[in-house]
Amino acid sequence: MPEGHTLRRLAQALDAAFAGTTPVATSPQGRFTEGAALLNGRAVVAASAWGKHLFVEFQGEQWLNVHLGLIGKFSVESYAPYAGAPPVWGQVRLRLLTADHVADLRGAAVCQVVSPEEVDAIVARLGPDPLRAEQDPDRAWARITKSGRPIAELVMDQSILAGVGNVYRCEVLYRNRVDPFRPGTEIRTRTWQAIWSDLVELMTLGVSFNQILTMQDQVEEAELLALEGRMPTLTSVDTDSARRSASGPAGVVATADGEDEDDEASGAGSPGGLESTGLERRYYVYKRQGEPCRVCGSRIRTQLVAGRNLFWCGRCQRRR
DNA sequence: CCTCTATGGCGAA
DNA sequence: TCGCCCTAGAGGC
Repeated sequence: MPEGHTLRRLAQALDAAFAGTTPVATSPQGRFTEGAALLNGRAVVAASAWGKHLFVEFQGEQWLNVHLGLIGKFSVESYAPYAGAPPVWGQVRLRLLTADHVADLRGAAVCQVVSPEEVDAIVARLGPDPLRAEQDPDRAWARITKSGRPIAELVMDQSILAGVGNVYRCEVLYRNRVDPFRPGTEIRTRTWQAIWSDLVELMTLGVSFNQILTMQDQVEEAELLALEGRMPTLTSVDTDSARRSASGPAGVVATADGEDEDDEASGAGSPGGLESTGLERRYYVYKRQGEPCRVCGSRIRTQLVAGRNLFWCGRCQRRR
C-alpha cells in the first residue's frame, strides 16, 4: 500500500531494526538467491526512502533497492530469540534475519542490488518528495506549468512529484478545489503552492499516524494528538513476537505491529493492540463514487486517469 | 469458500 | 498498451 508515507515508515523501521547489524540474507522463495547472497554477511549502514523507492545501504557499496508496487509487503518485526526465528510462510522473496529481528519481503515489483551510481540514477529520475526536508518544489512546478497534461496526471507522475499515490492525489485536489482535468499550464502558482504545502502537511501526518488522513476534522484531531505525543508508535516496531497474548497492551507500541505497514485495520479497537488512535478510515472523495459530496452533496464521480481510478466532485472542483 | 480489487510501475511487445 | 508481481482485505455465496 505504498504511498510515500508508508515507504518512509518502512525505512525507519528497517533502520531501527537493522542499522549497525549484519543480518543473514536469504531468499526462501528462491527468486532472489543471487541478490541475497550479495548482501549476506554485510553490515547494514542505513535505510532510507525516496518517494516510493526504498534503499538499504549495506557495507561495501551494495544497495538494496525495493519498490513494493501495488501488492508488495515488507514486514519488519522483532522476535524473542529463545523462540527461534519465525517460520517462513508464503512467497518470501527476501528475508533479513538477526538474532532478534526479521524482515520479510513479498510480492515486490522491484527488488535488486544496485551500485551507488545506480541509486543516484534512480533518484535523479524522481521529482521532489514532500516528505524530504530539503526538497525544491520549484522543480516540480517547472514541469507542471509547461505541461498540457491534466493536473491529476501530473501530481501522480513520479518524475514530477515523488511519493504521491492515488489517495493523496484525489484528496489533495479536492481539498484545494482543483479541477483534476485542468492542464498544468493553466494551474496558478498559488494553487500549486497550496497543493505542495498541503502534501507536506498531510503526508507528514501520514507518517506519524501510519494512515492517510485528509479530512480536516481528522487532520486537526491528529495534529492535536501529535502535539500531546499521543501518536501510535514513533520509533520502532517493537512488537514482541509473543504479540497480543491475552495479557494485552503491556508494552505498547505498535502499529507496524507485527505485520506490515499499511492501512490501519480500521475501526474497532484492536484487541490487545493498544489504543489505536481511533481515527476511522474516511475520505472526501477517494472510493466514494456515487455517494454525495460531503460539502455540496453532488455525486462523487470516478474515471480512469493515468491508469488509476480518479475520484472527484464535479461541482466543488469545477474549473474556475 | 471463492472472486474481485488495488494506496504501482516495470518491461516486453 | 498489456502482462506481471502473486498479497490481503472486502465482499459475495
